[in-house]
Amino acid sequence: MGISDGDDAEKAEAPIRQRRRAGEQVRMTDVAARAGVSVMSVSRAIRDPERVSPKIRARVEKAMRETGYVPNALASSLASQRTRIIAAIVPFINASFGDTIRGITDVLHPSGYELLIGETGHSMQVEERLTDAFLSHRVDGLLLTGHSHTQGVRERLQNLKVPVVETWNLTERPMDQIVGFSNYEAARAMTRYLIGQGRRHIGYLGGITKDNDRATDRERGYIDEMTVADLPCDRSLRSYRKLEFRHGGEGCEELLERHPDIDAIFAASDMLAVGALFRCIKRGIAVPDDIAIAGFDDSDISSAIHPALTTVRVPRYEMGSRAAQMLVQRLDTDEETYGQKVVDLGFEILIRDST
Amino acid sequence: MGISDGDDAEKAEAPIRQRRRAGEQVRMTDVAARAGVSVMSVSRAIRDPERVSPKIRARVEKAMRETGYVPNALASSLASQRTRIIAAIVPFINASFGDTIRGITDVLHPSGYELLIGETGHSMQVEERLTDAFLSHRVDGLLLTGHSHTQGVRERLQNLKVPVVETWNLTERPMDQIVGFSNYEAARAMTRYLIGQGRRHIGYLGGITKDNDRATDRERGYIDEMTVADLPCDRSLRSYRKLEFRHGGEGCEELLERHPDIDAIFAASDMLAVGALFRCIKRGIAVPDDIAIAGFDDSDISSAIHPALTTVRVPRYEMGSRAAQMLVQRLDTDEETYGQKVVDLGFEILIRDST
DNA sequence: TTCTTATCTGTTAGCGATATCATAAGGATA
DNA sequence: TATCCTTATGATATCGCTAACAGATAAGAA
Repeated sequence: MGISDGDDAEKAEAPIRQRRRAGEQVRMTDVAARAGVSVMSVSRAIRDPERVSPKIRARVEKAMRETGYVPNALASSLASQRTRIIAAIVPFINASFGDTIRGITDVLHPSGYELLIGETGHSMQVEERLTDAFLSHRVDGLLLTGHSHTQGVRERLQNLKVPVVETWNLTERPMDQIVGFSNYEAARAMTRYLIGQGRRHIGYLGGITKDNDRATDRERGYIDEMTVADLPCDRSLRSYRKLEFRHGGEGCEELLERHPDIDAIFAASDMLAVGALFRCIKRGIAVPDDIAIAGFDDSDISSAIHPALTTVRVPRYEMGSRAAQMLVQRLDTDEETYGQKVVDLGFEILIRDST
Repeated sequence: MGISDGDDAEKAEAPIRQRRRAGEQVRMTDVAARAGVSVMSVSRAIRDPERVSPKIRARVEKAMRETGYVPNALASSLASQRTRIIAAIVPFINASFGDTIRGITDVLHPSGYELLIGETGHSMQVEERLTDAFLSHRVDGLLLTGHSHTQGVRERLQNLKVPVVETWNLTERPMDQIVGFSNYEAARAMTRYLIGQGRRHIGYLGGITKDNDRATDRERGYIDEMTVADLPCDRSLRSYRKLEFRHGGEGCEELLERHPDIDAIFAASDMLAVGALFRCIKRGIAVPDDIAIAGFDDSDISSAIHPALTTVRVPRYEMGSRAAQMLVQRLDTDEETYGQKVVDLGFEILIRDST
């Protein structure tokens, strides 16, 4: 302090750069100063309380309370090279994927991970945009819906070596890991059941198959099973709709118009099935006597309506929780050894009153 | 080790600190080197391409492609003191809030913001946990559902001066800004309509009111209007349920058992209303002749069922988009002047066949 | 008592970007 | 041609935290 000209010279050479206002933000340094310890002690007291003496821990906790300190996760992540954030990309935010998301968070939160959710609206292009955004934020892992993705997505995920778990379907060759059920087998099983019930003119009411491997596989399942049974399943017996109630009604009309002699409708979603069922009732068509109706998903509503809907139960919640478990396990253990690449959670045909 | 003392000396004087592996991550510096420009030029070429010459821009773009560079949003946020992330906290991830979330992202994404979603399961405690987590991540703004929050949440948001927009309800004294509709007035209006139709024994089927100001206000609306009309609305006429179809059926049974002479049911959610309606049909009670049923929310299903449900249309999507707009406007303009504190988007009574 | 060994705490150098200031390069004007 | 602007580019100091190492302190062994 007392070295006169030396000080001046220093000042002249080191212009004090006033950076942005820095807000009133309390930093870890402030907490450390107040507690009379080093920043590392504060850091440790927060992340791993066991590693500091009770005395220091108490002083740090007091200082944090007094200053109203809010840790900065950005700085922490940048320094530690992990964000403890997982991103999930779903086609739609609705009750179905809501269950899956709940499964995910129920596992993630207790493990100290946060979830970032992206909605694609069933567009692979959007999925790619979201993936880029999430990778920019350096998420520790990624949960995708389905196994069909753009080449860009595949490349980037492969290059960056981010752990990925795909869900809601199965494939022999996942990008990394996959947990779900076979949409193809489920659709075949339901079709087989309908045929077994004596139905011969089975119409198919499916989702839009573009950029949607689940919808595609369900349709394939229907077609293959019908073909094996030597029953008709040409294009005119199939209608594709967005998964909303009213489109179920419209699709039902379309099928009935083209094939008045239809004796069953297999809808690849409960939404569509319920829409179709209501339409039949309104038109005085007896369900299941005249037409049997089967759905897919076991939505909440399917058991509430009358007649209760025959459908496929899928492990919505479990796909989320299991996928999250797999991710967390890999992230929280050093070893690169992880379990199965493909986890089949199965499905169940629920026979109720509509068939 | 057998290495001469010369080596040892070097080691002693220049302890090469090998930091964590640093991965194969491509940094901006690498892109700059490859393009033969400074990092700042790369930074500018990415964020504000107009500010660099076409020549540099081209070289940077080429270098980015060749290296497969993925910008690090963490570092960017730490340096710039903004994350371009908005957090939304909703009670439940379902179709209703899905619409609101869609409204939010439709505004946020084009403006270059990302959305972080948190689900409370209707618990203020969880809301507080989520808020803390989001603040740690230094979100630029917060969207909350409803206006009732813990003291802790209020304090932290106030202290950190994070822009907040509450949604899905109204209040004279929002924490910051609020956009929605009056759940109270909507419930009163529907009750008034039912009374106007000649109904006198109106049961109420509502959501759990704990930690839920929307549910509370809807119930208040029903009670106040009934009281004004001098009609009974004591506790025995009200049933509280989780918002799922089957609980609608159960609630309906409960009310019928306690009051067999009931001539209308006002459900504070379409889920409950539909559940109740199905139960009535199953029991051979004519709707609306014996019992009128009204819902709330105008869910997709309400117009698909038969008889179509009378309900309250609420601006689900608009609440999201408008709230996001308000936030973005404040964040993207320097001025601290922002519009109204309270934005009423209104509601609409939709009269259909169930009343 | 002295020397190890184990446990705590502190110091320092990044993490990968951006803000700020400084400098260089053109263009217009005189 | 010289001078003043404007515009484009570069150098460097942070942003707030943690990893890695170093030093200090306590406990146990000889």
